[in-house]
Order: sequence, then structure tokens, then C-alpha cells
Amino acid sequence: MSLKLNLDKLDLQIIQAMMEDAEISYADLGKKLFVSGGTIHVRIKKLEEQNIVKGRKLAVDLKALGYDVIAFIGIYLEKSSLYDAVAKELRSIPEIVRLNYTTGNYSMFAEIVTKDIQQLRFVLHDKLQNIKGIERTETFISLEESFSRNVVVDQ
Amino acid sequence: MSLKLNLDKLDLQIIQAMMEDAEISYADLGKKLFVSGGTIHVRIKKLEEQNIVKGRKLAVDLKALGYDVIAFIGIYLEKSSLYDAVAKELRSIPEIVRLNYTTGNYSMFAEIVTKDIQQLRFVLHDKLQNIKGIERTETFISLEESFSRNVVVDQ
DNA sequence: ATTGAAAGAGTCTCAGT
DNA sequence: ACTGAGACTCTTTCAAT
Repeated sequence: MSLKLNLDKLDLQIIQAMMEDAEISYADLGKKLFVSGGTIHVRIKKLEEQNIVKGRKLAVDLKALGYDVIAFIGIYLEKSSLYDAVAKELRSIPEIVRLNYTTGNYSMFAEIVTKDIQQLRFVLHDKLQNIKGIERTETFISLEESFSRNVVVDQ
Repeated sequence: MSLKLNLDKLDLQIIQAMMEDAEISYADLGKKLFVSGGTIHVRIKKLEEQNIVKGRKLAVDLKALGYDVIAFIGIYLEKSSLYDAVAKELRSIPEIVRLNYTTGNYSMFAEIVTKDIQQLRFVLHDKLQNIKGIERTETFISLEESFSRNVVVDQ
């Protein structure tokens, strides 16, 4: 893991600007930050080498593709030592798009994306509940995503 | 909102391939899918016009930037009719990166990213608890993100 | 480290099919 | 609707500072 912050103000400004607009050209970003496009290029290359910037991701409208259901699942484990084994099983379920090991009520927290409620039911009943080590789950279906955005990186 | 699927197999293949690698060139993607680079270009342009593809996002390592804490917050509202008003308040808190209106135990579900536990405490105590309409919250701090990935778009 | 310019690679447009 | 080629723009490299 890369240790923190030998990043200067310009690095942080570049990251913040590209989090807001990942498609801006180096020349334009250079103008905005009062350096040359070449400098932007060198800085980004360095940030990528250090794995601080990990490339670009396609942003898609899942609803438009028919993926209408987002659900959050709180998972109770029988023993918390089962975490790794259960995580491995959950990873093999493609509908589970994110998994976190958490403090608090639940041992783990999963996010599931499916086309409809039937598919969600199937994942919960026929896949999740059969995994050894999972005691029970609680499901929160998202009726509406109010917003989803990036952190603001302060400089 | 764009209604579903007048998308053909090629559209879905393009989306799936670019979700796996957003930086592949049109020429290379064309080779992979046995069409010309020009065709890829036209298709992606159409997908962007229809707002199915919403551009690219910068992927960054938040930990490397010093943002070490991810927490999920279940929020109980006094009355669920307060949703819009509370959502508006929550949107003005930059540490809250995602908010969903959910079924189940909680009325809403938020995700918070901060630099450390102190900042999380500050957001929870001094910001969240002062919002009118929030009855109480439950916090789940992520100790580890096992994985985070895209849906697999079936074709 | 930053710059500016030249080389290389990619996107975008369009006439032809 | 797809193709291939030309025009254009962007990324990448590099010698100079």
C-alpha cells in the first residue's frame, strides 16, 4: 500500500479536477491550473505509477440497462472468524457488486444489483442463505438513489 | 428516463467490454468484436446521446489520499414524509458521498468517507444529529473492503 | 521539475457501399 | 448500418532550461 501524501498542491488540484471531469484534455487542464500540458502529463503518469490514480471507469446508467434493483444487505455471521470463507463465496456471486467487513450490528455489508425483485429474491434465498456461516441477513431495498458522488479532496 | 433495451447485442458487448476496460481504443475494441473502429465510435456516441453511457470517471485510491474511513449509516426519520427535506440537508454535507431512500429498518441509507474517525465523529455528532427530522442513526464502519466491482451485463 | 515542439496514437467525420 | 480513409485532436516523448 502506498503511504500518504508526498503529494503537492498541484497533484491534488489535478486529482480534484479530474474527479469532476475525467475527460478534460491535459492541455485544457494545464491552462486551468497555469502549467503546461506536459507537466499535467508527467504528474498523472507519476500518480498512476504510484497507484493513486487507477485509471478511468465507464459510467453507465444501470436502470437503462434493465438493472432496476439496488439492495443493501446486512449479514450476520455465526462466528466472525468465518469472514474470509464467506467473503470468498460471496465474491463468486456476480450480482453482489460490493462487500465490506464492518463494525456494528452486522458482520458484513453487501450491495446487490439485479434486474428485478424476483432475481433479488433468488440471490437472497437460493444463493446467500445456503452459504455456510451466514446466520441471517437483513435487506434494505433502495427505492431511490438521492445522489452518489465523489469525495471532495481538500488541498 | 430512457426506456429499456432497444439495445442490440453489439451495444451490450461494447458496454461490457468498456466496463472491464474503459481505456481500450475504438480500433482495438472493434477488432475484439469483429467490427470497424468507426462502428464502435458511432455506437458509443449513440449510447452517450441516450445517456446510457455517461462518460468516464477517474478511479482513485482514497486511502492513498488520506481518506481512510468508510462508514455506512442507517438513518431513522421521525416521519418518512421528511425524506426530501432531510435529503437536501444531507446533500450539503460533502463527506456524505451517497444517499439512498430504502425499505426496511432504516428510512435512508448513507455512505460517509472521512480522513479519520475524529472527522467521522464530527460529521455524525455535529452535523447529522442536528438535522431536524432525523430520529437516530446507526453506524457501520468498514474495516475492510473485500471487493467493489461492476455488474456483469448479460447479452 | 517544467516547457514547448515533434512524433505517434486516438477520435471524429464523411463519402461510398 | 458498416467501412475505411483523411482531418483533426490528444497523448507521449524528448531536448533544452
